[in-house]
Amino acid sequence: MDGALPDDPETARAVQGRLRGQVRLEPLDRPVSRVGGVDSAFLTDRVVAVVVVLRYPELEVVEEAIAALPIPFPYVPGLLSFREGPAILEAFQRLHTLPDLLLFDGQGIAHPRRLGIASHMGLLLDRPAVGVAKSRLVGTYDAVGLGVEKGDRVPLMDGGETLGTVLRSRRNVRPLFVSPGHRCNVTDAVSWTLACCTRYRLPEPTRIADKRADVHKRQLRERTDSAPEQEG
DNA sequence: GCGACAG
DNA sequence: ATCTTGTCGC
Repeated sequence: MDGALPDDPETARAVQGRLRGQVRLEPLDRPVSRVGGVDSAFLTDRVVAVVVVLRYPELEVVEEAIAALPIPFPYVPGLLSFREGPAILEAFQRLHTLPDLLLFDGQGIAHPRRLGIASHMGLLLDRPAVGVAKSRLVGTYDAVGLGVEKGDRVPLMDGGETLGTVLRSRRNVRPLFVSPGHRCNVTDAVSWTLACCTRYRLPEPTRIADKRADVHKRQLRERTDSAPEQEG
């Protein structure tokens, strides 16, 4: 079934064109007691996806799920979800409780076809999702208008369209590129990202997921290195 | 044709 | 993203 995660660039762009119309930009429709963080790490031939669930507002980890699959797609700017998506969805399938809100390491609608990984995954999982990227993929903004204090922000635009917000999550750090993924709007995307930022540049859900993905990646690398030789 | 380009 | 130890700075 599906067809939502093909393995070739042409079909992938066609899928994005078909799914973009289903993304809903609206205020969060539920109270948030659990926030999820998603990120991936790569080995030579495998993608390791991690989903961590944090209780809010404590921001303490209450659950974690991981999945490692063969890398299904090359890295192509604009098609990241087809590379990390399969492993991410598998990890979610192993999760016991779906969080109220999901934070992804990447763009939401701040994407060429308005379907970054946060929008794509949020749509397939039918959950509110936010894209929290460390750098820009598309869009323009006034760097001069961005202050250096935590909370300072400037809109990320593309023509007359607002894609998201360039946000300073901590004092004196490079800004984050926050954009709504699905079932969320720019205002809530920014306020929830800030609500999850404690003492680092990245919000806790995404920061912890990144750290956990790295740990699992190293463990898998060891298992592989110590595995018995196998002839074909 | 020449740059830009999430992770 | 990944290859990599210590090190300079707030």
